[in-house]
Amino acid sequence: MPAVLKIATWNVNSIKVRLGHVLDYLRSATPDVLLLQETKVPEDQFPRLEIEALGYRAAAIGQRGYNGAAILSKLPMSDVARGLPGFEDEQARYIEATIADLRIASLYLPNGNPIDSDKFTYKLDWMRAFRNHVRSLLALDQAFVLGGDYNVAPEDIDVFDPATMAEDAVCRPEARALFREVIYLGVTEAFRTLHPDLTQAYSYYDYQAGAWEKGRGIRIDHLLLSPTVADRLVQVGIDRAQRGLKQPSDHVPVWCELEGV
DNA sequence: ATGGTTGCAGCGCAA
Repeated sequence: MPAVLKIATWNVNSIKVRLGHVLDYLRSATPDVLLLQETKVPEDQFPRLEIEALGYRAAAIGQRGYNGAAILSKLPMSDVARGLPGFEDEQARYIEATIADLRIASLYLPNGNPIDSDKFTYKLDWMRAFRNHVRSLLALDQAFVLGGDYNVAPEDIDVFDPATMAEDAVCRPEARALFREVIYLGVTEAFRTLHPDLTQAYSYYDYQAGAWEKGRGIRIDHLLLSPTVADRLVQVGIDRAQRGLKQPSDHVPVWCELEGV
């Protein structure tokens, strides 16, 4: 067991296209656990051999073309559960496993745009089910790290231009309120807790209109920690350099380090 | 700029 456990989350926007970057990241950043989203492949097409060759185990949920999530871990994984508990979901958006003493999830929360469509309703339904599941984990005194693409920018500080994004599903008050409901249960969002006033700290830059070059990003990828895990939080970062590589994902990795886990 | 880009699938849709 390492003295410090490093857990990263990264929406890769296709594991097939991004496999080279993911393998490079495992070698250079050496997270103990890497949570992936938008893998866009069925479970049986997940490239586990290349990942296992670097000393990681892999558990995945997926579907053809869209969605998909995975957990990569240097440490043994047990009790893998696919799908958000208590929510009938045709889409592959949630996977959870036990690593050491932690319940760890990789989740891809629905985007919800446009907000006048049933996609937004689906997003809010998904968030209510997620909140209920977090409540259950807390009731069990289960230590956890729930990481992924939440598709919620919690506050205006997390958005390059709040006015431009006001009608976007990631900024809507209904989505922000449900995100806060999770926080108010007693959950800690790692990045903002250690960097309360840091601006220009984004995890996503649109491919369109030169968003990366103009610094027009949003912070929607998060690591949520249960109370005893939050007590062990020592460092958090966003690996923005990944966005400047050739053929990048539109998201970059967000990571945290936990001591004494 | 009622645009712009990427990935997938397959000649539109999701992000």
